[in-house]
Amino acid sequence: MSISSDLDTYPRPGLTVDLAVLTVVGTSDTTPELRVLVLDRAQPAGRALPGGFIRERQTVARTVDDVLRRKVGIDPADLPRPHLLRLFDDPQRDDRTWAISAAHSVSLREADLAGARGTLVPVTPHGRLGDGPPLLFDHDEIVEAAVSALRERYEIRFRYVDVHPDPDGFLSEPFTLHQLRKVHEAVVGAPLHKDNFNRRMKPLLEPLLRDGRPVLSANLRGRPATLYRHRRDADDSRTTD
Amino acid sequence: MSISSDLDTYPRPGLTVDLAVLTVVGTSDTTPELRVLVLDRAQPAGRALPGGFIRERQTVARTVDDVLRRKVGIDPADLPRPHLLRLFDDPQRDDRTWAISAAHSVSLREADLAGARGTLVPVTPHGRLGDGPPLLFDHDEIVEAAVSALRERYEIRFRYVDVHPDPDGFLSEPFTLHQLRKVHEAVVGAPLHKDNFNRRMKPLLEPLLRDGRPVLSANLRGRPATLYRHRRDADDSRTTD
DNA sequence: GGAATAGTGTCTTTCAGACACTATCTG
DNA sequence: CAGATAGTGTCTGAAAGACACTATTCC
Repeated sequence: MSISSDLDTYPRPGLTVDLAVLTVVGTSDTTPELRVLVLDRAQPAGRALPGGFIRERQTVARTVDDVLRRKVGIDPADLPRPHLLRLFDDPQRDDRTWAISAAHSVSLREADLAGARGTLVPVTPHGRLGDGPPLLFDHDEIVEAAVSALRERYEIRFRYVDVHPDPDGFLSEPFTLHQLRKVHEAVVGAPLHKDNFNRRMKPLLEPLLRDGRPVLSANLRGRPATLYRHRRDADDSRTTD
Repeated sequence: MSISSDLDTYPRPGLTVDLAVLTVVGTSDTTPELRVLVLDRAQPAGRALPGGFIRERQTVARTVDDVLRRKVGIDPADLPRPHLLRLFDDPQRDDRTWAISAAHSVSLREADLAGARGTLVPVTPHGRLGDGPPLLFDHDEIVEAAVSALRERYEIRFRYVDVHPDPDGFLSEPFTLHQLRKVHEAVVGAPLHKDNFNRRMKPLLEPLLRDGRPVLSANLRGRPATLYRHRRDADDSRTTD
Protein backbone atom coordinates (compact mmCIF):
# COMPACT_ATOMS: atom_id res chain seq x y z
CA MET A 1 0.00 0.00 0.00
CA SER A 2 1.03 3.58 -0.54
CA ILE A 3 1.87 4.42 3.07
CA SER A 4 4.26 1.57 3.40
CA SER A 5 6.18 2.54 0.28
CA ASP A 6 6.16 6.18 1.34
CA LEU A 7 7.91 5.27 4.54
CA ASP A 8 10.73 3.61 2.68
CA THR A 9 11.39 6.40 0.20
CA TYR A 10 12.57 8.98 2.71
CA PRO A 11 16.33 9.15 3.25
CA ARG A 12 17.30 7.48 6.50
CA PRO A 13 20.20 8.21 8.81
CA GLY A 14 22.84 5.62 9.46
CA LEU A 15 22.33 4.59 13.04
CA THR A 16 25.56 3.79 14.83
CA VAL A 17 26.42 2.68 18.30
CA ASP A 18 29.46 4.12 20.06
CA LEU A 19 30.63 2.59 23.26
CA ALA A 20 32.58 4.03 26.18
CA VAL A 21 34.10 1.05 27.96
CA LEU A 22 34.96 2.17 31.48
CA THR A 23 37.08 0.30 33.96
CA VAL A 24 38.98 0.84 37.17
CA VAL A 25 42.48 -0.59 36.97
CA GLY A 26 44.57 -1.57 39.96
CA THR A 27 41.76 -2.32 42.38
CA SER A 28 44.09 -4.36 44.59
CA ASP A 29 46.62 -1.55 44.40
CA THR A 30 46.88 1.53 46.59
CA THR A 31 45.57 3.99 44.03
CA PRO A 32 43.17 2.49 41.52
CA GLU A 33 42.44 4.60 38.49
CA LEU A 34 39.47 5.18 36.20
CA ARG A 35 40.17 4.50 32.53
CA VAL A 36 38.38 4.32 29.19
CA LEU A 37 39.15 2.07 26.26
CA VAL A 38 40.12 3.80 23.00
CA LEU A 39 41.04 2.28 19.66
CA ASP A 40 43.42 3.51 16.98
CA ARG A 41 41.81 3.74 13.61
CA ALA A 42 42.90 4.57 10.13
CA GLN A 43 39.85 5.85 8.29
CA PRO A 44 39.69 8.66 9.41
CA ALA A 45 42.99 8.40 11.29
CA GLY A 46 43.12 8.93 15.02
CA ARG A 47 41.79 7.61 18.28
CA ALA A 48 38.13 6.84 18.77
CA LEU A 49 35.73 4.79 20.83
CA PRO A 50 34.69 1.41 19.50
CA GLY A 51 31.51 1.63 17.47
CA GLY A 52 29.62 0.34 14.46
CA PHE A 53 26.52 0.65 12.35
CA ILE A 54 23.36 -1.20 13.25
CA ARG A 55 22.68 -4.05 10.80
CA GLU A 56 19.35 -4.86 9.21
CA ARG A 57 16.60 -5.72 11.70
CA GLN A 58 19.09 -5.78 14.53
CA THR A 59 18.43 -4.33 17.94
CA VAL A 60 20.64 -1.72 19.51
CA ALA A 61 21.63 -4.13 22.28
CA ARG A 62 22.80 -6.78 19.84
CA THR A 63 24.73 -4.15 17.90
CA VAL A 64 26.54 -3.14 21.09
CA ASP A 65 27.40 -6.79 21.74
CA ASP A 66 28.68 -7.02 18.19
CA VAL A 67 30.94 -4.04 18.73
CA LEU A 68 32.35 -5.66 21.85
CA ARG A 69 33.00 -8.88 19.97
CA ARG A 70 34.31 -7.55 16.67
CA LYS A 71 35.95 -4.27 17.60
CA VAL A 72 37.09 -4.85 21.17
CA GLY A 73 37.59 -8.59 20.91
CA ILE A 74 35.81 -9.75 24.06
CA ASP A 75 32.77 -11.92 24.65
CA PRO A 76 29.83 -9.89 25.96
CA ALA A 77 28.13 -12.92 27.50
CA ASP A 78 28.01 -12.68 31.31
CA LEU A 79 29.18 -9.09 31.20
CA PRO A 80 27.12 -6.18 32.57
CA ARG A 81 24.71 -4.67 30.08
CA PRO A 82 25.72 -1.43 28.38
CA HIS A 83 23.23 1.37 28.78
CA LEU A 84 22.25 4.30 26.62
CA LEU A 85 23.72 7.69 27.44
CA ARG A 86 22.14 9.84 24.77
CA LEU A 87 21.98 10.42 21.03
CA PHE A 88 24.61 12.39 19.17
CA ASP A 89 22.93 13.70 16.08
CA ASP A 90 24.77 16.72 14.72
CA PRO A 91 24.19 16.22 10.98
CA GLN A 92 27.85 17.13 10.32
CA ARG A 93 29.38 14.94 13.01
CA ASP A 94 30.61 12.40 10.44
CA ASP A 95 31.97 13.68 7.10
CA ARG A 96 31.26 10.43 5.34
CA THR A 97 27.52 10.15 5.73
CA TRP A 98 24.51 11.22 7.75
CA ALA A 99 25.04 9.24 10.92
CA ILE A 100 23.32 9.40 14.28
CA SER A 101 25.10 7.76 17.17
CA ALA A 102 23.45 6.05 20.12
CA ALA A 103 26.19 6.58 22.68
CA HIS A 104 26.47 3.81 25.23
CA SER A 105 28.55 3.13 28.28
CA VAL A 106 29.53 -0.11 29.94
CA SER A 107 31.57 -0.71 33.08
CA LEU A 108 33.87 -3.71 33.04
CA ARG A 109 36.38 -5.16 35.42
CA GLU A 110 40.02 -5.06 34.46
CA ALA A 111 39.96 -8.86 34.30
CA ASP A 112 37.10 -8.80 31.80
CA LEU A 113 39.32 -6.81 29.47
CA ALA A 114 42.12 -9.37 29.34
CA GLY A 115 43.03 -9.80 25.69
CA ALA A 116 40.99 -6.79 24.57
CA ARG A 117 42.23 -4.60 21.77
CA GLY A 118 42.90 -0.91 22.32
CA THR A 119 44.40 1.22 25.08
CA LEU A 120 43.06 2.02 28.52
CA VAL A 121 43.48 5.77 28.85
CA PRO A 122 43.18 7.49 32.25
CA VAL A 123 40.15 9.73 32.69
CA THR A 124 39.60 12.45 35.25
CA PRO A 125 36.43 12.25 37.36
CA HIS A 126 35.20 15.12 35.21
CA GLY A 127 35.44 12.92 32.15
CA ARG A 128 38.47 14.41 30.44
CA LEU A 129 41.14 12.20 28.95
CA GLY A 130 44.36 12.18 30.94
CA ASP A 131 46.68 12.20 27.95
CA GLY A 132 46.92 12.33 24.19
CA PRO A 133 45.07 14.33 21.52
CA PRO A 134 41.27 14.60 21.40
CA LEU A 135 39.29 11.66 20.13
CA LEU A 136 37.71 11.65 16.68
CA PHE A 137 34.14 12.77 16.00
CA ASP A 138 32.36 13.81 19.19
CA HIS A 139 33.80 10.95 21.20
CA ASP A 140 35.32 13.18 23.86
CA GLU A 141 31.80 14.30 24.67
CA ILE A 142 30.66 10.71 24.90
CA VAL A 143 33.38 9.94 27.44
CA GLU A 144 32.31 12.97 29.44
CA ALA A 145 28.70 11.81 29.44
CA ALA A 146 29.72 8.30 30.43
CA VAL A 147 31.81 9.44 33.38
CA SER A 148 29.21 11.89 34.52
CA ALA A 149 26.56 9.16 34.56
CA LEU A 150 29.00 6.87 36.36
CA ARG A 151 29.71 9.46 39.05
CA GLU A 152 26.03 9.98 39.54
CA ARG A 153 25.56 6.27 40.20
CA TYR A 154 28.35 6.25 42.75
CA GLU A 155 27.81 9.47 44.61
CA ILE A 156 24.12 10.13 44.34
CA ARG A 157 22.12 7.01 43.72
CA PHE A 158 24.49 5.20 46.00
CA ARG A 159 23.84 7.53 48.89
CA TYR A 160 20.15 8.03 48.66
CA VAL A 161 18.29 5.79 46.34
CA ASP A 162 19.47 2.43 45.23
CA VAL A 163 21.99 1.83 47.89
CA HIS A 164 24.57 -0.53 46.46
CA PRO A 165 28.19 -0.78 47.54
CA ASP A 166 29.59 -1.08 44.00
CA PRO A 167 26.86 -0.21 41.49
CA ASP A 168 28.95 -0.98 38.41
CA GLY A 169 30.75 -3.97 39.89
CA PHE A 170 34.33 -2.85 39.34
CA LEU A 171 35.52 -4.97 42.26
CA SER A 172 35.65 -8.75 42.31
CA GLU A 173 34.52 -10.46 45.48
CA PRO A 174 35.81 -10.71 48.04
CA PHE A 175 37.24 -7.30 48.80
CA THR A 176 38.22 -5.21 51.78
CA LEU A 177 36.50 -2.00 52.82
CA HIS A 178 39.73 -0.25 51.95
CA GLN A 179 39.63 -1.49 48.37
CA LEU A 180 35.99 -0.53 48.06
CA ARG A 181 36.68 2.96 49.31
CA LYS A 182 39.58 3.41 46.90
CA VAL A 183 37.34 2.46 43.99
CA HIS A 184 34.78 5.03 45.09
CA GLU A 185 37.50 7.63 45.40
CA ALA A 186 38.74 6.84 41.90
CA VAL A 187 35.23 7.38 40.57
CA VAL A 188 34.18 10.45 42.50
CA GLY A 189 37.64 12.00 42.54
CA ALA A 190 37.64 13.03 46.18
CA PRO A 191 38.86 11.46 49.43
CA LEU A 192 36.14 9.87 51.54
CA HIS A 193 36.12 9.61 55.32
CA LYS A 194 37.21 6.15 56.29
CA ASP A 195 34.95 5.61 59.26
CA ASN A 196 31.80 7.13 57.82
CA PHE A 197 32.30 5.28 54.57
CA ASN A 198 32.72 1.98 56.40
CA ARG A 199 29.71 2.59 58.57
CA ARG A 200 27.47 3.13 55.55
CA MET A 201 28.84 0.14 53.67
CA LYS A 202 28.84 -2.46 56.41
CA PRO A 203 25.07 -3.06 56.42
CA LEU A 204 25.25 -3.81 52.70
CA LEU A 205 28.06 -6.34 53.03
CA GLU A 206 28.67 -9.61 54.79
CA PRO A 207 32.06 -10.84 55.95
CA LEU A 208 33.50 -13.90 54.28
CA LEU A 209 33.53 -16.69 56.89
CA ARG A 210 35.66 -19.81 57.23
CA ASP A 211 34.96 -22.08 60.20
CA GLY A 212 32.81 -19.29 61.60
CA ARG A 213 35.71 -16.83 61.66
CA PRO A 214 36.06 -13.92 59.23
CA VAL A 215 38.62 -14.45 56.49
CA LEU A 216 41.31 -11.80 56.48
CA SER A 217 43.26 -10.24 53.65
CA ALA A 218 47.02 -10.65 53.36
CA ASN A 219 48.17 -7.06 53.49
CA LEU A 220 51.59 -5.78 52.56
CA ARG A 221 51.65 -3.61 55.63
CA GLY A 222 49.50 -3.07 58.65
CA ARG A 223 46.75 -5.11 60.21
CA PRO A 224 44.95 -7.52 57.86
CA ALA A 225 41.44 -6.50 56.94
CA THR A 226 38.24 -8.51 56.84
CA LEU A 227 37.16 -9.67 53.41
CA TYR A 228 33.57 -8.91 52.44
CA ARG A 229 31.10 -9.75 49.74
CA HIS A 230 27.69 -8.30 48.88
CA ARG A 231 24.92 -9.37 51.17
CA ARG A 232 22.94 -12.32 49.92
CA ASP A 233 19.94 -11.51 52.13
CA ALA A 234 16.68 -10.67 50.46
CA ASP A 235 15.90 -8.09 53.12
CA ASP A 236 15.47 -4.87 51.23
CA SER A 237 15.25 -2.26 53.91
CA ARG A 238 14.40 0.55 51.47
CA THR A 239 12.02 -0.35 48.68
CA THR A 240 11.19 2.15 45.99
CA ASP A 241 7.57 1.46 45.36
CA MET B 1 36.00 6.21 -2.01
CA SER B 2 34.93 2.71 -1.22
CA ILE B 3 34.24 3.15 2.48
CA SER B 4 31.89 6.00 1.98
CA SER B 5 29.81 4.10 -0.58
CA ASP B 6 29.86 1.01 1.63
CA LEU B 7 28.27 2.99 4.40
CA ASP B 8 25.34 3.94 2.25
CA THR B 9 24.59 0.50 0.87
CA TYR B 10 23.55 -1.10 4.15
CA PRO B 11 19.82 -1.02 4.92
CA ARG B 12 19.01 1.63 7.48
CA PRO B 13 16.25 1.76 10.03
CA GLY B 14 13.64 4.44 9.89
CA LEU B 15 14.30 6.64 12.91
CA THR B 16 11.17 8.02 14.50
CA VAL B 17 10.48 10.24 17.43
CA ASP B 18 7.56 9.51 19.73
CA LEU B 19 6.55 12.03 22.31
CA ALA B 20 4.77 11.68 25.63
CA VAL B 21 3.33 15.10 26.41
CA LEU B 22 2.66 15.22 30.14
CA THR B 23 0.69 17.83 31.95
CA VAL B 24 -1.05 18.42 35.26
CA VAL B 25 -4.55 19.74 34.78
CA GLY B 26 -6.49 21.67 37.38
CA THR B 27 -3.57 23.17 39.27
CA SER B 28 -5.79 25.84 40.79
CA ASP B 29 -8.32 23.16 41.67
CA THR B 30 -8.44 20.98 44.76
CA THR B 31 -7.24 17.79 43.10
CA PRO B 32 -4.99 18.35 40.12
CA GLU B 33 -4.41 15.35 37.91
CA LEU B 34 -1.57 14.01 35.81
CA ARG B 35 -2.45 13.44 32.16
CA VAL B 36 -0.86 12.48 28.88
CA LEU B 37 -1.81 13.63 25.40
CA VAL B 38 -2.93 10.92 22.96
CA LEU B 39 -4.03 11.25 19.35
CA ASP B 40 -6.51 9.21 17.38
CA ARG B 41 -5.08 7.86 14.18
CA ALA B 42 -6.37 5.91 11.22
CA GLN B 43 -3.40 4.04 9.77
CA PRO B 44 -3.17 1.78 11.75
CA ALA B 45 -6.37 2.70 13.60
CA GLY B 46 -6.30 3.43 17.31
CA ARG B 47 -4.82 5.75 19.88
CA ALA B 48 -1.14 6.62 19.90
CA LEU B 49 1.34 9.21 21.02
CA PRO B 50 2.29 11.95 18.57
CA GLY B 51 5.36 11.02 16.56
CA GLY B 52 7.08 11.19 13.23
CA PHE B 53 10.06 10.16 11.16
CA ILE B 54 13.24 12.17 11.22
CA ARG B 55 13.77 14.02 7.93
CA GLU B 56 17.00 14.21 5.99
CA ARG B 57 19.87 15.82 7.89
CA GLN B 58 17.54 16.85 10.67
CA THR B 59 18.40 16.65 14.33
CA VAL B 60 16.27 14.73 16.81
CA ALA B 61 15.44 17.93 18.67
CA ARG B 62 14.12 19.62 15.54
CA THR B 63 12.09 16.54 14.70
CA VAL B 64 10.47 16.67 18.12
CA ASP B 65 9.64 20.32 17.58
CA ASP B 66 8.17 19.37 14.23
CA VAL B 67 5.96 16.77 15.86
CA LEU B 68 4.71 19.36 18.33
CA ARG B 69 3.94 21.78 15.53
CA ARG B 70 2.46 19.44 12.94
CA LYS B 71 0.88 16.67 14.99
CA VAL B 72 -0.05 18.43 18.20
CA GLY B 73 -0.58 21.87 16.74
CA ILE B 74 1.33 24.00 19.23
CA ASP B 75 4.39 26.21 18.89
CA PRO B 76 7.42 24.69 20.65
CA ALA B 77 9.17 28.04 21.00
CA ASP B 78 9.50 29.10 24.66
CA LEU B 79 8.34 25.68 25.83
CA PRO B 80 10.48 23.38 27.98
CA ARG B 81 12.79 21.11 26.00
CA PRO B 82 11.71 17.50 25.53
CA HIS B 83 14.24 14.95 26.70
CA LEU B 84 15.11 11.46 25.58
CA LEU B 85 13.71 8.56 27.56
CA ARG B 86 15.17 5.61 25.71
CA LEU B 87 15.14 3.81 22.36
CA PHE B 88 12.42 1.36 21.40
CA ASP B 89 13.94 -0.93 18.85
CA ASP B 90 12.09 -4.22 18.68
CA PRO B 91 12.45 -5.02 14.95
CA GLN B 92 8.78 -6.05 14.83
CA ARG B 93 7.37 -3.07 16.72
CA ASP B 94 5.99 -1.54 13.52
CA ASP B 95 4.45 -3.84 10.89
CA ARG B 96 5.03 -1.40 8.10
CA THR B 97 8.79 -1.03 8.18
CA TRP B 98 11.93 -1.39 10.26
CA ALA B 99 11.53 1.55 12.62
CA ILE B 100 13.42 2.53 15.74
CA SER B 101 11.79 5.06 18.02
CA ALA B 102 13.58 7.63 20.12
CA ALA B 103 10.97 8.03 22.85
CA HIS B 104 10.82 11.50 24.33
CA SER B 105 8.89 13.19 27.09
CA VAL B 106 8.00 16.80 27.64
CA SER B 107 6.13 18.45 30.50
CA LEU B 108 3.81 21.29 29.61
CA ARG B 109 1.42 23.47 31.50
CA GLU B 110 -2.24 23.10 30.83
CA ALA B 111 -2.24 26.64 29.40
CA ASP B 112 0.49 25.72 26.90
CA LEU B 113 -1.84 23.10 25.49
CA ALA B 114 -4.66 25.47 24.66
CA GLY B 115 -5.77 24.67 21.12
CA ALA B 116 -3.78 21.44 20.96
CA ARG B 117 -5.16 18.43 19.12
CA GLY B 118 -5.75 15.16 20.91
CA THR B 119 -7.09 14.10 24.28
CA LEU B 120 -5.58 14.47 27.71
CA VAL B 121 -5.95 11.05 29.30
CA PRO B 122 -5.46 10.56 33.06
CA VAL B 123 -2.40 8.55 34.05
CA THR B 124 -1.70 6.83 37.33
CA PRO B 125 1.58 7.68 39.06
CA HIS B 126 2.72 4.24 37.92
CA GLY B 127 2.32 5.32 34.34
CA ARG B 128 -0.79 3.38 33.39
CA LEU B 129 -3.56 4.98 31.41
CA GLY B 130 -6.65 5.70 33.42
CA ASP B 131 -9.14 4.70 30.75
CA GLY B 132 -9.58 3.31 27.28
CA PRO B 133 -7.86 0.53 25.35
CA PRO B 134 -4.08 0.19 25.12
CA LEU B 135 -2.17 2.53 22.83
CA LEU B 136 -0.77 1.37 19.50
CA PHE B 137 2.76 0.04 19.05
CA ASP B 138 4.72 0.12 22.32
CA HIS B 139 3.36 3.49 23.31
CA ASP B 140 1.99 2.30 26.64
CA GLU B 141 5.55 1.50 27.60
CA ILE B 142 6.67 4.94 26.55
CA VAL B 143 4.09 6.53 28.81
CA GLU B 144 5.28 4.34 31.64
CA ALA B 145 8.89 5.38 31.07
CA ALA B 146 7.89 9.04 30.89
CA VAL B 147 5.96 8.97 34.15
CA SER B 148 8.65 7.02 35.92
CA ALA B 149 11.28 9.58 34.89
CA LEU B 150 8.92 12.35 35.95
CA ARG B 151 8.37 10.82 39.37
CA GLU B 152 12.09 10.46 39.83
CA ARG B 153 12.56 14.15 39.19
CA TYR B 154 9.91 15.06 41.75
CA GLU B 155 10.59 12.64 44.54
CA ILE B 156 14.27 11.90 44.29
CA ARG B 157 16.19 14.61 42.57
CA PHE B 158 13.95 17.12 44.27
CA ARG B 159 14.77 15.85 47.71
CA TYR B 160 18.44 15.25 47.45
CA VAL B 161 20.16 16.57 44.41
CA ASP B 162 18.88 19.39 42.32
CA VAL B 163 16.52 20.87 44.78
CA HIS B 164 13.83 22.64 42.83
CA PRO B 165 10.27 23.23 43.98
CA ASP B 166 8.69 22.38 40.61
CA PRO B 167 11.27 20.72 38.36
CA ASP B 168 9.03 20.47 35.31
CA GLY B 169 7.29 23.78 35.82
CA PHE B 170 3.70 22.57 35.87
CA LEU B 171 2.64 25.55 37.99
CA SER B 172 2.49 29.14 36.83
CA GLU B 173 3.75 31.80 39.20
CA PRO B 174 2.60 32.87 41.62
CA PHE B 175 1.23 29.92 43.52
CA THR B 176 0.41 28.92 47.05
CA LEU B 177 2.19 26.21 48.99
CA HIS B 178 -1.07 24.29 48.90
CA GLN B 179 -1.14 24.30 45.10
CA LEU B 180 2.48 23.27 44.94
CA ARG B 181 1.87 20.38 47.28
CA LYS B 182 -1.14 19.19 45.31
CA VAL B 183 0.97 19.12 42.14
CA HIS B 184 3.59 17.02 43.89
CA GLU B 185 0.90 14.70 45.16
CA ALA B 186 -0.52 14.31 41.66
CA VAL B 187 2.92 13.33 40.41
CA VAL B 188 4.09 11.05 43.19
CA GLY B 189 0.64 9.63 43.89
CA ALA B 190 0.80 9.85 47.65
CA PRO B 191 -0.27 12.39 50.25
CA LEU B 192 2.54 14.55 51.61
CA HIS B 193 2.73 16.02 55.10
CA LYS B 194 1.69 19.63 54.93
CA ASP B 195 4.09 21.03 57.47
CA ASN B 196 7.18 19.10 56.43
CA PHE B 197 6.51 19.85 52.80
CA ASN B 198 6.18 23.55 53.48
CA ARG B 199 9.28 23.62 55.61
CA ARG B 200 11.39 22.14 52.81
CA MET B 201 9.90 24.36 50.13
CA LYS B 202 10.01 27.71 51.87
CA PRO B 203 13.77 28.23 51.50
CA LEU B 204 13.41 27.76 47.74
CA LEU B 205 10.62 30.28 47.37
CA GLU B 206 10.07 33.95 48.01
CA PRO B 207 6.73 35.51 48.87
CA LEU B 208 5.21 37.88 46.37
CA LEU B 209 5.26 41.36 47.95
CA ARG B 210 3.14 44.45 47.37
CA ASP B 211 3.98 47.55 49.39
CA GLY B 212 6.20 45.34 51.51
CA ARG B 213 3.33 43.06 52.51
CA PRO B 214 2.88 39.54 51.18
CA VAL B 215 0.18 39.18 48.55
CA LEU B 216 -2.51 36.70 49.52
CA SER B 217 -4.57 34.33 47.45
CA ALA B 218 -8.34 34.67 47.22
CA ASN B 219 -9.48 31.32 48.55
CA LEU B 220 -12.88 29.80 48.22
CA ARG B 221 -12.79 28.76 51.82
CA GLY B 222 -10.51 29.24 54.76
CA ARG B 223 -7.71 31.63 55.50
CA PRO B 224 -6.05 33.15 52.40
CA ALA B 225 -2.58 31.85 51.68
CA THR B 226 0.61 33.69 50.78
CA LEU B 227 1.51 33.65 47.10
CA TYR B 228 5.05 32.58 46.26
CA ARG B 229 7.39 32.46 43.29
CA HIS B 230 10.75 30.78 42.78
CA ARG B 231 13.63 32.51 44.47
CA ARG B 232 15.53 34.88 42.22
CA ASP B 233 18.64 34.82 44.42
CA ALA B 234 21.81 33.44 42.92
CA ASP B 235 22.74 31.90 46.26
CA ASP B 236 23.06 28.22 45.54
CA SER B 237 23.50 26.66 48.93
CA ARG B 238 24.19 23.20 47.49
CA THR B 239 26.44 23.13 44.45
CA THR B 240 27.15 19.88 42.69
CA ASP B 241 30.74 20.37 41.57
C1' DG C 1 59.08 -0.59 69.79
C1' DG C 2 57.47 2.00 65.62
C1' DA C 3 55.01 2.43 61.40
C1' DA C 4 51.04 1.30 59.13
C1' DT C 5 46.55 -0.03 58.55
C1' DA C 6 41.97 -2.02 60.62
C1' DG C 7 38.28 -1.24 63.35
C1' DT C 8 35.29 0.91 67.46
C1' DG C 9 33.07 4.50 70.24
C1' DT C 10 30.95 8.74 70.67
C1' DC C 11 29.68 13.64 70.25
C1' DT C 12 27.40 17.13 67.46
C1' DT C 13 24.56 18.83 63.91
C1' DT C 14 21.13 18.40 60.64
C1' DC C 15 16.80 17.16 59.14
C1' DA C 16 12.76 14.26 58.18
C1' DG C 17 8.60 12.73 60.35
C1' DA C 18 4.97 13.51 63.38
C1' DC C 19 1.95 16.02 66.32
C1' DA C 20 -0.19 20.01 68.58
C1' DC C 21 -1.29 24.32 68.50
C1' DT C 22 -2.56 29.21 66.94
C1' DA C 23 -4.22 32.51 63.16
C1' DT C 24 -7.41 34.29 59.77
C1' DC C 25 -10.62 33.94 56.44
C1' DT C 26 -16.04 32.85 54.84
C1' DG C 27 -20.77 32.04 55.70
C1' DC D 1 -20.37 31.29 66.07
C1' DA D 2 -18.58 26.93 63.19
C1' DG D 3 -15.99 25.24 59.47
C1' DA D 4 -12.07 25.41 56.81
C1' DT D 5 -7.58 26.28 55.56
C1' DA D 6 -2.89 28.79 56.63
C1' DG D 7 0.92 28.87 59.30
C1' DT D 8 4.10 28.06 63.71
C1' DG D 9 6.44 25.53 67.45
C1' DT D 10 8.52 21.59 69.09
C1' DC D 11 9.71 16.77 70.14
C1' DT D 12 11.93 12.52 68.48
C1' DG D 13 14.80 9.50 65.97
C1' DA D 14 17.96 8.50 62.18
C1' DA D 15 22.02 9.42 60.04
C1' DA D 16 26.10 12.18 58.37
C1' DG D 17 30.36 14.43 59.62
C1' DA D 18 34.14 14.69 62.53
C1' DC D 19 37.27 13.22 66.00
C1' DA D 20 39.57 10.16 69.32
C1' DC D 21 40.80 6.02 70.56
C1' DT D 22 42.09 0.88 70.53
C1' DA D 23 43.70 -3.45 67.88
C1' DT D 24 46.76 -6.20 65.06
C1' DT D 25 50.02 -6.89 61.78
C1' DC D 26 55.18 -6.46 59.69
C1' DC D 27 59.67 -4.72 60.14
